[in-house]
Amino acid sequence: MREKKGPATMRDVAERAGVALTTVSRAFSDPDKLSPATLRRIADASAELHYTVNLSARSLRKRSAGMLLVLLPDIGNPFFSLVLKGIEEGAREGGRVLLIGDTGSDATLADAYAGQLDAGTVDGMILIDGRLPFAPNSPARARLLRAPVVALSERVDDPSIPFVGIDNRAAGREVAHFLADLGHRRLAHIAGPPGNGLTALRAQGFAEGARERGCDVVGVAEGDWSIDSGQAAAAAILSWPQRPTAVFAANDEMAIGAIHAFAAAGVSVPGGMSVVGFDDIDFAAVVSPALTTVRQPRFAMGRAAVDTVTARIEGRTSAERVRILPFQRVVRASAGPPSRG
Amino acid sequence: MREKKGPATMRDVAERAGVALTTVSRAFSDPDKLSPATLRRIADASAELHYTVNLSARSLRKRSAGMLLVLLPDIGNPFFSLVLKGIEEGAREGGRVLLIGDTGSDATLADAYAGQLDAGTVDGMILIDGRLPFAPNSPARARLLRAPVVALSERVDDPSIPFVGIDNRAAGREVAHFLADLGHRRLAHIAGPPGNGLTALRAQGFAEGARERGCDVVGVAEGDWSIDSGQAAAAAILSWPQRPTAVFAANDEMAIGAIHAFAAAGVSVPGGMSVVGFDDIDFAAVVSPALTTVRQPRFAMGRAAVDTVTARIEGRTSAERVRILPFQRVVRASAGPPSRG
DNA sequence: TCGCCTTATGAAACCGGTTTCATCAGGCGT
DNA sequence: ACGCCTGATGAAACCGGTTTCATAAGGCGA
Repeated sequence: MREKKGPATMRDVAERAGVALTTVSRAFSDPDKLSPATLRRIADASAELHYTVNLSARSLRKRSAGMLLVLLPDIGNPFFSLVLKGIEEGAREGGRVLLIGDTGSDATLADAYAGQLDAGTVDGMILIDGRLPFAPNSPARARLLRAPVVALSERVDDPSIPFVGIDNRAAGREVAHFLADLGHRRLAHIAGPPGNGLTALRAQGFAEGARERGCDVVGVAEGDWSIDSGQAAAAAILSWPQRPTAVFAANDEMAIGAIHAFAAAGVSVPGGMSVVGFDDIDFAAVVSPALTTVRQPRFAMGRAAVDTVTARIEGRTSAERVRILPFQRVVRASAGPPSRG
Repeated sequence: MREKKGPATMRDVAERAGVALTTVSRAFSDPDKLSPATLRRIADASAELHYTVNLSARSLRKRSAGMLLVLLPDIGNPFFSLVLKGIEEGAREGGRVLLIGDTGSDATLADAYAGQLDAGTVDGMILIDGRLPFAPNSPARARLLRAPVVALSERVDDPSIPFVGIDNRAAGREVAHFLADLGHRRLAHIAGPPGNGLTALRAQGFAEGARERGCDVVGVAEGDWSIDSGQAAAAAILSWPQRPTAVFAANDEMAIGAIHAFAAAGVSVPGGMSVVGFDDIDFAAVVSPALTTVRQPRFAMGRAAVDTVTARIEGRTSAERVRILPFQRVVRASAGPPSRG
């Protein structure tokens, strides 16, 4: 009786089925090449031994890992949830699973995760983080640029990396137009963290739209996408000498935080202050007042990104390197005409 | 000039440093065994070649993957975000990365992910899903029970699997006591989906606590943890012949959905209806009215789970198989005394 | 009947590391 | 001067698959 050492290997299956190791391997990779009888014997044998392939061994030889790396700055941000669902659906259809790296915007950590691409543990990478790992001009960065990588939501420095997202600038403009058309003249913006690409685009678009309608952006408060920072920004805005009548927050969490802070300070929304958010996360519809916002096609964005990176991995020349998806204005109760005064 | 085929291997580094392959391997695994001079030459050589170890090869030989699998039913649920942060912190300290599997409560999908444990791609597993993969009594299940696995938040069928979580039953009781002490007599519950372990415990605890204080639980509406289901449940509750004065929702999302639906139906919270949630997600503090809820130590739970599974992986006998962490009542504005009537 | 092509299968090389075992030089006690 | 031990290094086996190349058997046209 042989010593049992661990999970069954292909060799064990081959022995039991009375065929060569090679044949078992083929039974899993392309069964069409085998005679039905052999196939059947191998199927039985591997069932009896409860055989499962060792993915490390497979990926070592095939130089493919069956895994996609997703790098994002904060897994707690509800914006990502639907995006991830889209990515997951596409990954699964491509026979791959997801490795999710929460970088917390820490460049060192992002580099560590991205190293897996080099290490061969991962077939491709989806960057929702806006930052390309590794130092510019470093050899690691150079290799990254040749790997199957796609940027999602936020563009990255290098133009050779494909991108999937919406036109944030146009969306910012549209929010300004919307508020101006409601009658607002003095607007404010709660921006994302400086250095972030989305921050700049949404702020620029908003400023542009305001200018086009002859509105003043009386100030910009800086946030960091978090609920707390939205509250702090709202408090700051109330202390400004020239108080705006409407505020555009660069994401829904900050908008919801701001609404809370305004209410706590006795400023009603939308009566005393209109608030518009961005993203249309699930909570946007059920906060009070319900949030007027800009909906990003989150699931579709994830799906498009994973399709792009899968095409690259499989050597298909992806048609377009940049895919801009449509956004949509969602009008709810948190923005209304300004009160007279 | 040699043909360049891909990323540098250990062999390349060895050649360049003028040492044997073995020596390079040792330079990475236990550098103390090498002379400082050799170590230096290897370090230089691998820096020049931008060498990174191939993790598939390493894990094939070491029979360890440097990866932890986390199985959860819905990555979009904000409850998981902080839990994941805790898990990630611990995983990183143990030198492992996270593979996150969103099962969508789909058993087949969960099985597919769990197969990675068998396949040797993954060192251990954290189940936040409440369901043990694979059919009971199947050999795959049997192997799973011997693998480094821990259940988080919700217990699983098999008592041999370690568990980390809170005392949900006690928490449910405490909510009932709290509402009773505010003066409520007719209570309702918005439960989670049937079959879920948390659903049962929180509902039982709540019923128990109500009985202890002489309160009636006039009805239980069934939800599925989602915001939408909370809204639907609230609408249902308003149509009951005997209307309760306070509602305990089994999680914050349903509670927030319920508050929204109550408000939409003209029932003010807490004036016309008190609402208590569960989890204390980030949004709980900023919805209007701010949500009274039960805080779970989410980060600590994740951290405890990953420590338990790491101990198992590394062969340390973990002291306790079951770790119950403290919960905490968070009193905000959404629950108050009942209006007279 | 012979040669050629196709189909089914097997032997062996290979992927890139880790680990075991052997080798070799030098230090040291007697 | 000899044997023994220690520390540094290398050669080769190994992990569990995939892939290339070879081989054997069978079908078929000339």
